[in-house]
Amino acid sequence: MLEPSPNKSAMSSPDELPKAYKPAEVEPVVLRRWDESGAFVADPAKVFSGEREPYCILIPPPNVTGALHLGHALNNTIQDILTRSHRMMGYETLWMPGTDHAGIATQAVVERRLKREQGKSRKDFTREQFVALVQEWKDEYEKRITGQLKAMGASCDFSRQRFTMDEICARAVREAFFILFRDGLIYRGKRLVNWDPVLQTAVSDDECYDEEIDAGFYYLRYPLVHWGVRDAATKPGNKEGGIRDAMPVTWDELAVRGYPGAEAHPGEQQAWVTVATTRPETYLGDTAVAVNPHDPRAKSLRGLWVELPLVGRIVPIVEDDYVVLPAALARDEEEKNDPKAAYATGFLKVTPAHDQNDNELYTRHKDVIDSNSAGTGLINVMGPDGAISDKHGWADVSHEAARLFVGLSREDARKKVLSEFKVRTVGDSGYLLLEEIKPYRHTVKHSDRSKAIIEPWLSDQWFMKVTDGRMARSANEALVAEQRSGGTQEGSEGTRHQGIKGDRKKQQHLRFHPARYAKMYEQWHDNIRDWCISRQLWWGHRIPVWTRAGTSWSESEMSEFDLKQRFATTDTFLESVTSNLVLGARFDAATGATTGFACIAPGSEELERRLEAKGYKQDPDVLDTWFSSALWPLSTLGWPDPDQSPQTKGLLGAFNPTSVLSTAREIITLWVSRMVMMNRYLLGGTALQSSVLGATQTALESSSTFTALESSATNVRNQHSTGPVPFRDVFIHAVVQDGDGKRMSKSAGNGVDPLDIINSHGADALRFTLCQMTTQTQDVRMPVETVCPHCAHVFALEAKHQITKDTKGIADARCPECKKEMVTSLGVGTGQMKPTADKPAATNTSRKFDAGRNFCNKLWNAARFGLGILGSSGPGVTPEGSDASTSAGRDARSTGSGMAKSLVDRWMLSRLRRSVAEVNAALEEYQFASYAQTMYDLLWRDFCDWYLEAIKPTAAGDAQQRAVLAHSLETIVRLLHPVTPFVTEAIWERLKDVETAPVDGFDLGPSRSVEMTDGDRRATQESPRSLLCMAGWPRLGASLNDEAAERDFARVQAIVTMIREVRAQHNVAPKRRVTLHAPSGLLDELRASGGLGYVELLAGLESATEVSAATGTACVSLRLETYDLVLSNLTDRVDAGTEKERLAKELGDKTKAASVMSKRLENPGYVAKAPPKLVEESKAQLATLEAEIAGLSKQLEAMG
RNA sequence: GGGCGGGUAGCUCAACUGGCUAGAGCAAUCGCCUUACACGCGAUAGGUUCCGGGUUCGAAUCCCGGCCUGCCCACCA
Repeated sequence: MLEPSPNKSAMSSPDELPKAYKPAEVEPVVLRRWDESGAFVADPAKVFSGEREPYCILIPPPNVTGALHLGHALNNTIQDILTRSHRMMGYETLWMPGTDHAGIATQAVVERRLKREQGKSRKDFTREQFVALVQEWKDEYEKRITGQLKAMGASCDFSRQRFTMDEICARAVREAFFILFRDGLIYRGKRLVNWDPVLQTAVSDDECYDEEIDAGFYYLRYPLVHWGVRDAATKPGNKEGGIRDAMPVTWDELAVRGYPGAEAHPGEQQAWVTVATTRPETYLGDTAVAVNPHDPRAKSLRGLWVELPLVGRIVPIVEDDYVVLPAALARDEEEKNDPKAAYATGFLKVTPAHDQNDNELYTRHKDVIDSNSAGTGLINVMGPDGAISDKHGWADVSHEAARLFVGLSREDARKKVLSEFKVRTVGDSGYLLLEEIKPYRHTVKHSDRSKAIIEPWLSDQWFMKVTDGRMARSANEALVAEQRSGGTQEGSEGTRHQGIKGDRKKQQHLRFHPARYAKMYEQWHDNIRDWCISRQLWWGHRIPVWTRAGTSWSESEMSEFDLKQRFATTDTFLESVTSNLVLGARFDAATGATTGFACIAPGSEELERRLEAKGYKQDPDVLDTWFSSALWPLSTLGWPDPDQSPQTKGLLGAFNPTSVLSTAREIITLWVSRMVMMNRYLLGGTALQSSVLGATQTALESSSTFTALESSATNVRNQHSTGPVPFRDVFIHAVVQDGDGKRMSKSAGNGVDPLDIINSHGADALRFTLCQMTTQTQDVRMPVETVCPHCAHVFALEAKHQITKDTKGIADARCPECKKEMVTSLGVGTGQMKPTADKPAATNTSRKFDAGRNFCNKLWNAARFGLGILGSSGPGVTPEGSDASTSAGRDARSTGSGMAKSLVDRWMLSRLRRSVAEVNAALEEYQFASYAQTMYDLLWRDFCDWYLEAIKPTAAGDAQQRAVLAHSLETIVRLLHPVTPFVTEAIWERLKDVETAPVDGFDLGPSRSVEMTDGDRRATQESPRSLLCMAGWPRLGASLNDEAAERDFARVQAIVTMIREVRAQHNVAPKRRVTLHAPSGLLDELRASGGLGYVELLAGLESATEVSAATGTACVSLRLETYDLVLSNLTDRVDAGTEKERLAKELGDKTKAASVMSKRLENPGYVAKAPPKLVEESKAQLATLEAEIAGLSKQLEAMG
């Protein structure tokens, strides 16, 4: 490999251009030139001055948990294609790079490494020490990720690279938290979360996995009771008041009430209901029993209560549709087929503190359930370790229950409950409390990190109120009208037809590509729940709230902070609000404790010190990693104060809203939605800004009731004006899967490092192939193979060597060729594998990338050839007259003056123009595969196969043709630059200096004509002309469109192909010249269009003459449309058998086609109803086919 | 359970709102080191478009039903 040096040319001198494109020699040189030019540094001033329109993409920040894989490579290729093409189109472009701290994921990989390498856990370090260790990991992988991006050719503005936990992002997080908190959109609440009792932290749904376990369905009998108040004057639920008695309900009484089945227990004193549960231990926290209102038993139970055995709590019976009816009571097939119907009893124990559904049921029947003997419907009977505890909200614990259960683990508690229920009876009835146990297999949520069973646990967490209209509704309103389901039909029709070509770059709404994802986005917001934003971790943004237990704010403290006003929101008691401080108190109904708190805006360190001096401590929790991700379009651009840092100066105003977000579909909910909500809210007119705030306080002071306060606050919220969307288009790209259809990801262990592909195939090949694969479908398959590090043998790795959830470790593999051992590189990025000298790391590859490599090589050689011709006769216009040695030159229309272009030149220009239009359309619609396909056809099929072959004899002597050649090559190179930036940049280095005559209709952009201003020089002396990445995007005028040339050349191609077929069939040596005999009509036509010479050249003809009686030796007859042709001098002796076979096949094909056509025309419906144009076409085709068939049969007959 | 994709040549994928004999690349076969490229050139073969109905002059495309496969969301007393 050549040593890259700044002055070294990426492309050697023309005579010594290597035959094959060698990416490893070119890429480092080109990279260095880009880097030094500062070409990718955005200048917001250009946007403000109106000189350029902005175009901005924010990279979806990859997690610093590991290195990038091909999924990232795909997304980054897309973003770079968009960025580079728009840069060339003249937009001021900013592609913002960055990485994500990825909270729990990163903390977990670092913890895992510590455990493995040092046998230590996080608790062996102080928080500061541990965070420093994670920081080291982050630095390492951030560097690696940046290196990968650069190697791929990503034209990011690396001078502005962000990290979600750097200072600029941290400021945005603090500011956003403060505003949202102040405006009542963040609250502290006791909610059910996914609790990991081992790690003792809340985890999100995507940090859990489901696993089926064998368990049981348990049937518990709860005695029915009357629960009355003796003193009628006292309200139920009032603890001090009435004396209440629980009296058993008898079966006889139930029978009187009409309870079906009660007759079966005549004379028995204690009636009961049976609940079915998989979690008997949670019965300690039951606060109700639910029954379906359609259950025939429901009516007769009204007014009755249930007494929890041992616990003694009296709980109400509520009626709710949610309860599944047992199969015997099912009202229709659907209910009957509900798998739960087989297990249901019709009675459901309601445990709102330990089950999500019960919790929801509780909120529906809050008033009734809260009237139980505990006075609250929410009773938490577990501690953070999952053990039964009476310290977390279980106030009415009985002596019996405390003695038996408190202190037991979840598992032991279940056993204990069952053993007790097995020996105790329902009242004195003689029936056991435990009716039955049925075996049951079901899926249970487990924590990804600790593998422990997740406990839905009631804990104090911070929530973001995304259910608020300012969030969820606002996010749906951001959708462009035609993608909203609620939009009127008329409106959407209208916009679809005229709108699509409108200036999308300026649209104020969000548009998904493909459109179907808008639905997913919308449905998410329709069913959204408040977002738990706190995590009990060390790696992340600390929550900027300081608390002190057991106190509210004293008057003296209030005055110390110069705060006088008080008002409330629904969720917390805010005692005062200023521009940088929110003080308040919170009363916890469960524990009766009050907590004073303060939320502090960024940049108020003095306040923090004063609070801490008073004993206030910052909340130890950190924010969910998606909180900072949600602010990405704001934080990276410098919000709230872009001018504070030179890196972000002016960015927010110039580039938000950004142009497009390219991302994967699974984070539409986690990320896209939240960015939209944050951007719209935080860039909108903030509700409680000082002026509005004043008005609010006035309103509040005059209000006397809490309801009035609340409605005032609502009014204020409704005044909030909505900000812009963070991006106008959202492109959802395909997911890269491996050869077995499994999603490619680091954790799945089948990720491929793009650097492996860059090493084996080159960055451009990687990019071209990925671009080609990016269809509108939702998945793409990428079969992965392993390269042996010893012998470079390529083989498919067996599944057992891949890292999976089960193997979880280093997977050794053995090369089937040299039998030596290696560790597969899969998963190296996560630090799970350690290559050694004996067992080096294997790399990966995929044959898919051969296509990209071949394409780049083709371009390289086409350029090499083109440059050879263009350089050979020196610069400038060479006078005509040089000897055109074949008839192609003679036939060309240009007969010396150089004014008229030859057929093939006109054809090439027309094809170029069409291709530019196709590429533009593909980019506009995010059809990347179509972009690649267009360029493949243009370069390979049109330019190389036909154009270059056709001009070989003439180009050297035809200045005008050389001009067309130069313009064609340049257009292709420019069009391809966004996809294959390295090879095109290398070619450009030589191509840019080629001078030719102008070609009318070309506008290759400012680089050819525009004078540079000083500002254009960016950081260096590079002129825009000197780098392709800063050159203009081709614009080809309508005058280049030439249908006649396309038609005429298509005929040339048809004849040439036909002759080649015959030659191949008869095994004619390529060098042998044959003679074509054709009717004068055809020859005249070809001559007139200027195509005859190309036929001769490309079909390997000695000459083309009129059909004559004596056609010479070795003749073969051909049939083209209505013309009979003869090829002579084909071989020394034509094999009659081969020829007959050929003709017969030809005849068969034509006959088949003709019968399809005639059948179609015989159909009266077709002639009557199909568009006349189609019918005419069919008729013409049939006529041609019939003529050919006639000719062929005649020829076949003649042969005997 | 709800929603969304996909099923087309041996493999990976195309085919715009229904309309040329359903197309490419790879692999296969045949012939070529033709003076840009063997990472190449020329040619050949290969498809009952998952199955069954329907609408239509006409269906890979639209509708209904089924099978297979992938993803997202919810649920899992």
